Amino acid sequence: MPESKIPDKRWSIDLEKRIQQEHYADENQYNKRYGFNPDSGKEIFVIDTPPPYPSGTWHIGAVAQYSMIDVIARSQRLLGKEVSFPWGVDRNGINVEFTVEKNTKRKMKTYDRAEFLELCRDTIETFTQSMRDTARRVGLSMDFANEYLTDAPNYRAVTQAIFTDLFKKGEIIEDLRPNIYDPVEGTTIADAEVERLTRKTKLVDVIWETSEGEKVIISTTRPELICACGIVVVHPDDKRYTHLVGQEISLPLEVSDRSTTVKIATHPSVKSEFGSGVLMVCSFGDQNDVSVFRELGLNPFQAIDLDGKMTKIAGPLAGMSVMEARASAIEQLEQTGRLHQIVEKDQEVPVSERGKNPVEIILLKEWYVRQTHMQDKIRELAKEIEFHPPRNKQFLLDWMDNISIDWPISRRRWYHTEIPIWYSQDDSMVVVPPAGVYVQPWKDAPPEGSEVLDRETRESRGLYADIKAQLGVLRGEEKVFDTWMDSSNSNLFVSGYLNKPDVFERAFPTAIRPQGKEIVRTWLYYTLLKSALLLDKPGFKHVWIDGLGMDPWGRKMSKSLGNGIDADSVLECGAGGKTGSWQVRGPEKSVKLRANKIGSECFRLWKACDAQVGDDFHINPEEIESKYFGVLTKLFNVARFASQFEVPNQLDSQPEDLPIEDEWILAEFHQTMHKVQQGWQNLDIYTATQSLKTFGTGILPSHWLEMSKSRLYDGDEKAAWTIHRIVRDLMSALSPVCPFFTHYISSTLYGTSAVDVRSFPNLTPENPDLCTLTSDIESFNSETWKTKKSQGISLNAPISDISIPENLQRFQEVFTRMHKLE
RNA sequence: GGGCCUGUGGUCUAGUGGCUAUGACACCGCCUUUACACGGCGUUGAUCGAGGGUUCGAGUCCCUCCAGGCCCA
Repeated sequence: MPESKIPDKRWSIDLEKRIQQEHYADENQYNKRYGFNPDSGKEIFVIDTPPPYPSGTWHIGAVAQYSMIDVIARSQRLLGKEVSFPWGVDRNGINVEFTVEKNTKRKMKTYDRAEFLELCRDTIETFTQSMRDTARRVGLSMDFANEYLTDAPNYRAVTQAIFTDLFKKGEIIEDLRPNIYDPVEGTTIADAEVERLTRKTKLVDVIWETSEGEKVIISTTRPELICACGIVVVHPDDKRYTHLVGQEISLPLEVSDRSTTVKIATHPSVKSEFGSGVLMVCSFGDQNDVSVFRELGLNPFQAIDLDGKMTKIAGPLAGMSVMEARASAIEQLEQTGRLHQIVEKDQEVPVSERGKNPVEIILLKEWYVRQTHMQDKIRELAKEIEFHPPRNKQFLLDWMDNISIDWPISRRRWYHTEIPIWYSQDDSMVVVPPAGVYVQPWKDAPPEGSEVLDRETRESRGLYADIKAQLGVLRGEEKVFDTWMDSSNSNLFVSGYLNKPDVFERAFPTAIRPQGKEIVRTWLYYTLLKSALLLDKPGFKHVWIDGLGMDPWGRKMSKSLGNGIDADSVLECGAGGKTGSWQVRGPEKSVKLRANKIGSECFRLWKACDAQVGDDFHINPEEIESKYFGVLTKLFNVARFASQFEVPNQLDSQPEDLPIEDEWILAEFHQTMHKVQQGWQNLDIYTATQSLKTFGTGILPSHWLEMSKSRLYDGDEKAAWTIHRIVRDLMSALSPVCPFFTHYISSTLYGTSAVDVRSFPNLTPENPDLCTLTSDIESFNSETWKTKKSQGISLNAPISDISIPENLQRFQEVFTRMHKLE
């Protein structure tokens, strides 16, 4: 056997790691390869990578998703585009605050603010480092040299500049409105941050009495809010209560500083079949109460304060927590004979996503981004965006249909971007910093270049430096932004907004937003809102929305279920000869999964091949190995086989007079490569990878290689040209999915790396006529193999009485040689 | 309760009105054939979630229902 240039017998995880380390070791070479050069003259393609939030472990489903974003980045480079694939880390937010609180067993507000921020920064930095390592281990070709952190001054300065800009335009306002509030964490939250948990709740039937002395039963789960009741309503069609409408009804509990009766009215939102069909509307039990108050123009009562305690209108309940007040209210109702009955009932309780605390709706002065007036506009702009898959656009549209209030963006927390504003002593004027400067108003004075504005009209009053004296003692804003205020600038930031205007002009709308479907209502929506408010443009050309990684049975992976699979364990499976095993809790019993080797290349190949974008995918290491490691082995061996034969000098110019079997396989190869090219152009990873896999593990080795083996062994240069041309281009076309694998093969065989190819390989000649023969060739071969087998003779033994079909006569010589026909 | 998505052999998957439903993995059987047993060849296996309708013809279009997932009330 001629010498092979590839010493290893098969692809291994150790080889993979060696190549990977070489790849990342030389920073200059890495940057040359994958860095972003906006002046290259090529078409700019900016990817708005989701900046991951470091929490200690990186979910394997997310890692799989990032590897597919990497496939997009690499395939766009392969198509000749100038790709910016930024590496950003989202580090603002309440999660790290919780982690620090938990680790130190001290609540945030017991700390000095600056000290607490430092603890957060240190904690998030250790988490960030492990994330950087995993990003490399899975082969991401991101611009690590220009890492951005959302908690860094340069990023926060952009968020603050955008705030100031939108404030001046009147798109950001301050107002006293009902807000969803987490009393335990002491902060406002947005609609999108609320989730619902099923809990047992007491549904209390309370006996009320009208001014005419009639007894009416009203069911409620919130008896402690009786003190904030503004009106009692029934459905307009409910005949049972028509006669009550317009009467006064007395509150069944003692209250202070307010009237003790309310009116009875009608409202279509009442469900007549719920309880007695009579509803008390309080400020604020739920969102419906908010809209009834607004519709009827009622003045809301403040029943709960910022600490989650009842206010003085609650009379004897004042000062109690909500839960205490509820128990006490029930007790008092019972004592006064106003309690009809109590029923235990399952109820969906709104809680905060981060803290899982029941939330309240209370009146607060907060900052808002106006959004209700923008819905039609965003819908219009979104028509210019191509969604992948198109049906996932529905998540966005559904969310937008449900938007009824503005977006509250201020939070009473610390490890977030500060709201960049100072108030004059008389509160009539505000000071805002110039664009590009990061400020912390809770501790700093306004920087040079700050501007003074009228707080109401937002008109400029001049530079702060000039009229400082008129403002009195300044009060710096202590509140911070919702983290989505930062993340929703990511597309602007990575496209060069404010920092590189010349690049931004060419790079916006950002080429693509890849993300998971679970954050359509937050990240995608808020980004589109920002882009529309600031620039009146769609934020993106493409939005690519993938499904979520589930356990092998299709359930969400979670700590409580015990069905999680650690990303590193899959990527390291097989390294140093160590196999992997996973104990995973199944629907019925615990299951042990085992695999010998997976690694990043196999993992990526699996994700690329196994599921179309947009659907949830099941993650099972056993399946990943059994379905896809063999594919790598096969391709590896095709290349190893090819490497025995000398590489012709002129791989780009096809030799004259190729024999028919070479013409045929090149025609097939053309068809495959054409499909692959279209796949990469359409961001269709699945089709591109499937085509490569089918060709490279099927028709090429099983049919053409068997046809051409003897010619190759005889030193036929045309056969060598054909196989090397195909292997080389195949590696280039596959490089987005398996960068290290294809890098190794291509640089070993051809001295150039597949990952450095910057234009899709020139297609070999098209020949549709020859392609039509393919299935006949395949069936002739398998018929012949079958015949030999049924005759009990070995496949390389001669055989007689086989006739070649009419349409394959041109292949007579090939088939005769291949099958030893006599 | 409402909305959206999904439902094709054991598992995953192709299919966008037209011959007998694609392929992969697994299973089973055979084969140590000089790149690969982490291989090769072959076989078995799906009334396309259920029912109804439109049509000459339905996995594909429409309706109802069922199951799962996501979102919302």
